[in-house]
Amino acid sequence: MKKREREILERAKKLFSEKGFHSLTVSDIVDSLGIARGTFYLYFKNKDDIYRRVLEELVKEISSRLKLLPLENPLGQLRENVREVLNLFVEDRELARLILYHPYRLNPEFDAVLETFFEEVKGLVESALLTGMEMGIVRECNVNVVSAAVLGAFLEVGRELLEGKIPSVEVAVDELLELSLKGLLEG
Amino acid sequence: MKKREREILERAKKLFSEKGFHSLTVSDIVDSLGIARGTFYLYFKNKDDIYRRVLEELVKEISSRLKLLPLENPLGQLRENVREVLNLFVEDRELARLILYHPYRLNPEFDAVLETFFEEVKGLVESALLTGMEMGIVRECNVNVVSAAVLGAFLEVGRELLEGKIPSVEVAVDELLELSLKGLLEG
Amino acid sequence: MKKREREILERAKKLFSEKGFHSLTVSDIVDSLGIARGTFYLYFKNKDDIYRRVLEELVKEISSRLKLLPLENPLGQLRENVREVLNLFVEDRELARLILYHPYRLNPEFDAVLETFFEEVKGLVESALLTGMEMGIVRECNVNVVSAAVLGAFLEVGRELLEGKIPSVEVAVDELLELSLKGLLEG
Amino acid sequence: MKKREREILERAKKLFSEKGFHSLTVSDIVDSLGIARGTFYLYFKNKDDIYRRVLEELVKEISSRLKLLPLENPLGQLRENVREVLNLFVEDRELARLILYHPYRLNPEFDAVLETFFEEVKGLVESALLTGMEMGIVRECNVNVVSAAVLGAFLEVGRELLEGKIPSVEVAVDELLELSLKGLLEG
DNA sequence: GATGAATGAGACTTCATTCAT
DNA sequence: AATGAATGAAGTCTCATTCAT
Repeated sequence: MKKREREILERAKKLFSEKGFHSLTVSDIVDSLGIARGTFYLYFKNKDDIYRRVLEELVKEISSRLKLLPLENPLGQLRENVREVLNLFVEDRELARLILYHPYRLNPEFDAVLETFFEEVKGLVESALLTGMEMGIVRECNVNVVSAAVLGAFLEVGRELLEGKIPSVEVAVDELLELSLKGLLEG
Repeated sequence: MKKREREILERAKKLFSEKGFHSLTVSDIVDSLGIARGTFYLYFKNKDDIYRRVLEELVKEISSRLKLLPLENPLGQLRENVREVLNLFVEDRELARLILYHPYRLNPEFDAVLETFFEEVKGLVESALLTGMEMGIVRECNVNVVSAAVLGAFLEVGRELLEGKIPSVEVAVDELLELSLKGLLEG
Repeated sequence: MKKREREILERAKKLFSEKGFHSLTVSDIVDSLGIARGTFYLYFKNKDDIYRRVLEELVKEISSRLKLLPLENPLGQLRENVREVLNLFVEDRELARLILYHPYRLNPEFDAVLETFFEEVKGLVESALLTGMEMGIVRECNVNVVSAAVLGAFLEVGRELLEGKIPSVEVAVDELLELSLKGLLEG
Repeated sequence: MKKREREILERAKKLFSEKGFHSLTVSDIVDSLGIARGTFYLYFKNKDDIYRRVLEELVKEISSRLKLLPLENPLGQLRENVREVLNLFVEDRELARLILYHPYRLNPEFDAVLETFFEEVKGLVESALLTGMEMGIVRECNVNVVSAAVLGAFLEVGRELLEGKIPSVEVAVDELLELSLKGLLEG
């Protein structure tokens, strides 16, 4: 990727994160960089294109943090990944805002990027579950539903973390795992 | 509310649900009803106004289904409410789509409507948890985090249900509750 | 004129005077009276119609104050009329504002009403001048130009009076007459 | 100022002068120039903005013609300025129409432009009067009132000149000055 | 006489995108 | 590679006026 392209992409990420897709205009981006309107279109087909590419980079960044940990410890894998990504959210709030407050249904392509990513995550959870079942440490369950639930729980907790309603990543990780593993019942 | 106002609101709900906030124009709404543009503005200040009102009605409708069940059975309350709302989502897919795929950050007012509603729901979960703890049937936990996680799990499962990835409400309810109550661990 | 018609006309005078022609809507008028929109159109053809009628009433009211005083004292007549109308302006500020800050060229009819009226006034000044000349107390001059100048001086002084930049009608009358009769030169 | 900006401004001046503020639309302006709607908004914030700028240019043009003539001849200064501006009115009828038939109270900003200008003119007259008094060639008078009256006389005579009711600038100047200096009385 | 819901023409404005330089 | 003036489709909203009741 050209230096200029990268420069525009980074600025767009920052600005989309601040203003959201719709409020941000192409002019905002180029003005912010002090370049010409036309320059933008040398590197990006249109506004949707750059937003999609921002999203793609973000999900790629998150994906790269997700680890397939040793098979003998599938639930440890879950915990590690949860911690890793929540930490990423806290370190890169722009990324977090874009992922967690994505405005659905502006453009099917956008939704597809996140959808694909979330499917990947759910797949990861599912294989952890299946492995766990084989090992006899995870009870029988509908892995589809459970992986969706785990992802949803994770995303909502991520939002609360972003908004400062949860004091620390550690608390969030612990509670998410306690809940997922042992549930709420006493004993 | 006037008959005409109701008529416009219902149509808007349907159309917003189909096309999303941005793709839908005021002209789409009035053309769909065969009325004049100006008529729309007799009843609604502008496009944001009607969208906000649609959201408000929806969250009111959901709220009215949420029951505060007998105190002696706080977790039964949780199950009843989960079932109730998931059923509502299946019966009224327009409502479900609008709530579950809300495009964040178009307008702070819109987000506030949902935010307020979700806070209400989390409050409900929290009091169920606290009551359960007092009764000794729920383990100690951070109710803030856990209620967020439960809500998130619920919303994501709702999405999968809406998309037909989960076969029935009963499966969804059962898995959500099993997960929340007993977690994933065997035994 | 019907009572209702009068009522609308008076309110319109007040409101046009406050907000000007363009900023005032027909809704403003009917809302202010608590009557229905349709009622307005029972008595007035349209918005232009009522504005024109307001103007017509005003110029008629001013005209009725203009006196053709005894021929032997044409310049006394001028003074009396100046005083009379400036007093009217001070007493009825709505009338004054409408006449003195008329927005030209919205509608030729509106301009015609004032134009006709101003022509009448200039005619009055002209005949005073001509009589004065015949009597040998007024110097030869181009009565067209002079009557326009006198009217213009009067109107501008009226505006200053309305805005409180001139302390009293008496001062205004005295200065206008001194200027018109004796000019500015010493001796 | 850019060439295109100037082009739009000049055309707007012409069109506002012909049709008045209200009847003229932004579309009229751009259609008349054969340019796109959006182009207008590259150079002007909105319709009010361009009208204000037209007015500002006009008063600046007139101001630049107003001279502070030698102190020893304050009344000569008055005459020169009157002649100068009336000539300008005759040469540039668009300018004259816009200044002399300004539609008051559409927008306070518009009125402020003219108000400021007229205050400047009155200030000029006032200082001529004060100088004249010091020199003993002007009688004692209320300079506020008199300067307003002189301005008003001038403006109304300007209108008559514009409408062809006064045959020439010279006649207008002579009568205005005769009236201002010597008044109407014989001898 | 009175109502007021409904109309719809018409104005304003934004902004993603193009293209000649 | 870069520019930025120009485009024009698309949208929002207002308000004078009508007409069935």
